[in-house]
Amino acid sequence: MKYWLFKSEPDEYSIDDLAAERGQVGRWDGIRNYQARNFLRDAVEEGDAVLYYHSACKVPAVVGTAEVVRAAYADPAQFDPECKYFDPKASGDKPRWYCVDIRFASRFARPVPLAEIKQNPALAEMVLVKQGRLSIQPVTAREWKTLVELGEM
DNA sequence: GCCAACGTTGGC
DNA sequence: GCCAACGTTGGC
Repeated sequence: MKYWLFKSEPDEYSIDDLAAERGQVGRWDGIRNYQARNFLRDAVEEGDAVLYYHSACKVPAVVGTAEVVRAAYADPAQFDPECKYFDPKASGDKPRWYCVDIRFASRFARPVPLAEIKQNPALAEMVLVKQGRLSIQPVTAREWKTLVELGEM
């Protein structure tokens, strides 16, 4: 099992939106960045654990956890001309974009802000700190443990 | 709203 | 097959 961090803009799809889904399972779609797609398509597997991160908001922070319940499949939104995620260069036999399904697992007692993560020596090597602008990224087991502990405080 | 970092694209 | 241009992302 591997660990990941997924970013979402809370105005678009917050952890509360995920928790409110039927069965608390939601489709993680709309990924239109190639680096993020490559992780999603090639490496994210059913059963993997996810840190849920709120981005592009007042206080960017890790806010909870989720679990991958379905590995990558073609993102249906790319084929829908009515959808803002429509991609005219994608076709049914050659999909360009992928999505996964995740299930809500937990909401942190206390969100862990990016500013705090940056200051924590144990988390200084996180991709989140090293490279911005990546909405799907790997997390080590140690980083996962540290963040979950911080979120429970 | 600026702009930097990244992978991909596509003209040559 | 090089590499400049492009689209996306997201903290500030």
